[in-house]
Amino acid sequence: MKIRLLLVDDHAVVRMGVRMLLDGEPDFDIVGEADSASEAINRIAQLNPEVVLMDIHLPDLSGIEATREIKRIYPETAVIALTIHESEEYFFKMLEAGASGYVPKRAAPEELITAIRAAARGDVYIYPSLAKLLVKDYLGQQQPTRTQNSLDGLTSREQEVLTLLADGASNNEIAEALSISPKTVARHRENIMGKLNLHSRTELVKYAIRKGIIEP
Amino acid sequence: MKIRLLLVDDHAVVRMGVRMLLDGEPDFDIVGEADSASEAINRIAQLNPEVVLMDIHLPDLSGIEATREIKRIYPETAVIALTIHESEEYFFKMLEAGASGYVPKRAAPEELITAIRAAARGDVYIYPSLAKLLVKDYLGQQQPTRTQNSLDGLTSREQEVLTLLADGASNNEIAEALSISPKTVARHRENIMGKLNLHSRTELVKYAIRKGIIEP
DNA sequence: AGAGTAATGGGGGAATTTCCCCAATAACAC
DNA sequence: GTGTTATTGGGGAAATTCCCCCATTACTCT
Repeated sequence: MKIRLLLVDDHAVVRMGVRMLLDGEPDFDIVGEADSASEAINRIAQLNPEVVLMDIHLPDLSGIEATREIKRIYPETAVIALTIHESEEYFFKMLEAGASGYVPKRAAPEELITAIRAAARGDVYIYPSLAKLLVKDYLGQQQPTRTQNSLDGLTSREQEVLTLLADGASNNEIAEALSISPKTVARHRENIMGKLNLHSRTELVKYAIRKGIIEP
Repeated sequence: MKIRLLLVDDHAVVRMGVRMLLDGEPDFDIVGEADSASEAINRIAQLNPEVVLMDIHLPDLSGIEATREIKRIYPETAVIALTIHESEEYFFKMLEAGASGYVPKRAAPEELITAIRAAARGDVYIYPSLAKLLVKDYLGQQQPTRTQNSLDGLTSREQEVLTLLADGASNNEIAEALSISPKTVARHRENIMGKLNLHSRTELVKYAIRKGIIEP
């Protein structure tokens, strides 16, 4: 019984590379590819893969949003994050979205293969340098009061909005990206500003950079 | 006569992908790979490739630094930037470092192939969306006044305005601080945005931080 | 069961930003 | 001197931001 795989990455080069890397594994069957979140969700309906390899940077939704959506509709489909990002930020968000693994692109090919087999079994594979963060997080919370990533009590949705906002997106663009109303985006922004006691986009940008949420 | 290629990228996945993409081209010969700048420079000495495909993000030096070094030691070796980054910043720096081409990873495979053949002939291939920037830059300097404080031609007054703006001040506050009309501040801001090809305060903030004008 | 919080979104309005148009003055260069 | 640039500023319009108001749904905690 082969493991059916779907590759989601906006770079054709990367998709090719993954195909190449997994080519020698007789128990893998790459049934499809997608270069956007929306396409990925369509492909899952058609192809019913066991495991999805998901990039975080995608042209429409983020891979995190996409994963959340996939797990909502197809809870039995495993999603592995395969990305260049190794920040605490993305890692925890991806886990919260329901990912069954997190493998940086710089990882050795064997690690990706291990992660896929683990995900197909229903297990979770975490890249060692990030697993360390998980342990640290666990040790740091005797009372698991939700994942306070030192982000001053911002909710995960607020963090998403902040990320896009600091990246330069307008309320309307953020609304589009998250598939919610511009009014809701404005609301989230107001709440963020209230929590952080900041009063303009420029201050939010600087906050986001200080916290490592975005790169300048 | 085959074109000898060296791939430089810290992600094995990407190197594999490029190999795959170029596999069908009979006139290409991928003679080696490197996952760091220092390894790349060593490999060039051993392998003498005509064209180097260079990522910008590398573990030791940046691809820009690496390119500068390569062109210093082996001026006849062509370097093509192959990267996810599409910022004006990186693009121009890469050109100044001596690159013979600039291709984003999202480009179609044919574009990379075209770029390699061009570079091997001694020509230059520039991805269209970035070529546009080059033309704009050319049109912008009939008289190369070279007031380049590395701040892309911003005048001292514009720099003052940018500093206050990036600090979080509104047009009115800046006007107050500089004892000029808010309209003049708006005018300066417009000129700054025009020169930098940026279109919002959030982008100006990030620019200012990149340039070290303000602290995040 | 009730309190609290997270996420959603509508209405409204004042302020601000962004992008055009226009022009005058001073300084400096060729 | 004629040309270029820097700096100054006004008018206007469209879009956006920012700050209030309001509410519903859902989930968790006690």
